[in-house]
Amino acid sequence: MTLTHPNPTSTTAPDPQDPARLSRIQEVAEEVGLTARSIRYYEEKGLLKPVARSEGDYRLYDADDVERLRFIKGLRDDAGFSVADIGRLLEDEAARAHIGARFRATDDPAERRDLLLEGMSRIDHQVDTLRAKIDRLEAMIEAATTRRRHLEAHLTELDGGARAHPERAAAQPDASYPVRGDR
Amino acid sequence: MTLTHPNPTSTTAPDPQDPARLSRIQEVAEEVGLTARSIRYYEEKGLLKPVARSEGDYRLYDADDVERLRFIKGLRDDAGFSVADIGRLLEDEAARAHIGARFRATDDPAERRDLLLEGMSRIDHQVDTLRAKIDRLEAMIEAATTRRRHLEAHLTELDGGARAHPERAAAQPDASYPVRGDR
DNA sequence: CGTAACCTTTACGCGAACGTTAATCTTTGC
DNA sequence: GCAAAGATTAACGTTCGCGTAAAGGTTACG
Repeated sequence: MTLTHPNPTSTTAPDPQDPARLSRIQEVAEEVGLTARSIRYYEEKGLLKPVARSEGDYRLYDADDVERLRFIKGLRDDAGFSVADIGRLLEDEAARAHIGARFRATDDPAERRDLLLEGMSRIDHQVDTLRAKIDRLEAMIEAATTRRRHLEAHLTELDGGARAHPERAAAQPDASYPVRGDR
Repeated sequence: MTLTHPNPTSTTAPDPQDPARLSRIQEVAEEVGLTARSIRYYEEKGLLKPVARSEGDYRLYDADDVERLRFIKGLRDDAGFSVADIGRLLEDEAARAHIGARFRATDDPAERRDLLLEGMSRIDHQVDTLRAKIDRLEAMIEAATTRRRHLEAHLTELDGGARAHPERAAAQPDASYPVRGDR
């Protein structure tokens, strides 16, 4: 079943670190931290296709597939993207298979060069998308920090104003509200 | 209808920049970029309650509510949090109303101080949560960058290897795959 | 060669996050 | 003061992202 060329060291030892090894769905699921159902669902949605199928039609994944699944999980859990978003980010399987096939089919260095460059520009696009999200998150932190500063201002005003008349406790002309966002 | 205390300047001029002005749901929705339905849904889920209701039971929102809605939208769209997550981040309305009431009810500087500090620590927690998300996104960027470097390596190898024998085009011992993640 | 463990597809179910419609008020502009 | 525009609650409909059987085939092990 280890159908990749020369593994000269062992005969049938199940080396789990062999990068050319193919695993079935449950093993991959546990390794990545997804359910088999989710993986099949992502396949339905065109996010990835197992590199091969067994004779009995079992899905077989290689190390590259596993890495892709990890990335998908990250996009889902960490970045909070929808499956549709992820699909757009990763581009569809058709293009992926097409490019891979072309890369392996040709040995023309110029064409290979183009394919590598295309892969790089896709990654660049992914990074841009992630950075855009980070920027928006940082803007939100900025907003929160501003709210915090308002509270700080009220606080110092309270502490400093403790020496002033205590009846003067409402209607400041600073147009801000106390405990803004946490009324 | 402008039931907030002194607006000494105008009588009935609809000043849209008046911070004490109250708006109805549709106006707020357009201003913030949500649908009225979503705003009602968020209220159902305890994310915010309009500051007031009209005599005919119309929801009335003030500038503070609008700001809160913007924050909620940011958490949803930019950060990708679920409504349940957002609820946990903002804490429930009961506590919010309670704190606001206590703040306005008391003029004891010590108690006000405590309330301000509580508000600040909540904001700090929000910021921590956002930063955690940013960290995870940056880890993903790191991963993508690593993939990019693999492609770069293949590229330079290709360019540099152009002087070598062209038949030597597969099975590198570097254990990496070409066009990783973009097969 | 049997059988337990794992896989396949198909399909129904479910909670989240709203969209939409219906029937009924309110508010606003003339 | 009346109609159009907009709001209310209630309730059903929809899409997404899976969970969970059901009814089988396949693999691995002894």
